[in-house]
Amino acid sequence: MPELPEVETVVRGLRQTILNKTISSVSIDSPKIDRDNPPGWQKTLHGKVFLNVRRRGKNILIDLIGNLTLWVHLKMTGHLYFMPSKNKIDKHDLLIFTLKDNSHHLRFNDYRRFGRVRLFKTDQVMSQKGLVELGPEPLEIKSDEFMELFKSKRRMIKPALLDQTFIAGLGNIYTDETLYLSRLHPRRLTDSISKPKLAELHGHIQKMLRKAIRLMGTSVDSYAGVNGRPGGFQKYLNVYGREGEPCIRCGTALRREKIGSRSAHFCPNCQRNR
DNA sequence: CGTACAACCTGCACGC
DNA sequence: TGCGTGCAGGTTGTAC
Repeated sequence: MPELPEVETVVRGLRQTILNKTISSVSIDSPKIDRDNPPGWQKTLHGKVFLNVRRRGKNILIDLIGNLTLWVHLKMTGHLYFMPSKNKIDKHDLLIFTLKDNSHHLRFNDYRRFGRVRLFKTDQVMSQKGLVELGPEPLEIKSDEFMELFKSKRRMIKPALLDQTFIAGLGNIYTDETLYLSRLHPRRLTDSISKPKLAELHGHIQKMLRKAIRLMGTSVDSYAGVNGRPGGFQKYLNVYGREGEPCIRCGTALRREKIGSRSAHFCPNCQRNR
């Protein structure tokens, strides 16, 4: 599922629902969720209060009292849902937090089981592998820093944008869409792009991410927010999932190609690899 | 250092 | 209807 706008939508949904609520119990239905955590970890959470919810790239950090932080990564199909506890348990509800009022659950659901939920001490979580190496936040990086980043490496732009240590938060949909808007070929080398073009790309990335957040993300498959509702940005996709359809700008059939073992969607006419 | 690919899982769309 | 194939919003480890 989830790239930066979807994760940000989940984070905002959590802030509106679980903040200041107390966990009464946690039940686990997957040994995979357990495997990165110390034995009996869920008991540590009993009686703890949700203090704060943060995002770093595509990572969700849920702080609790007692110097504890839940580090959640949704990977492809992970979901966090806030719902009445009477709702039917789904076979892919892997982790269920019962809140103290007993009327609601926070559930981690993931049918592909790639997602991760791990418990750390708050003051140690950001130095964990997977979080320390993250690149800059695309909504915070300034245009000149963005240009320097691109000049510092020589690699294909599409895999670079997907590399979370290069820049954190973009995924396959938003990289294809921003490259299209910027008329950049996905194989174009990062250090071969002019500064004005990079400034344009920087602008498109920020504008697109903000709009996608406003529309609560893109739902092309199973993605949904904490309240179970899908996002609205899929209406604005120009290239992703449109292989063979005419380019909106020039009418050329859009193409899909494997680049860096991910499919890249682009217009072969508008996005030349000069 | 950059690139390519398999692996981790389940489900769905598609062709036959 | 059933079966095989390919594909999926992400990340990691390994090999060249």
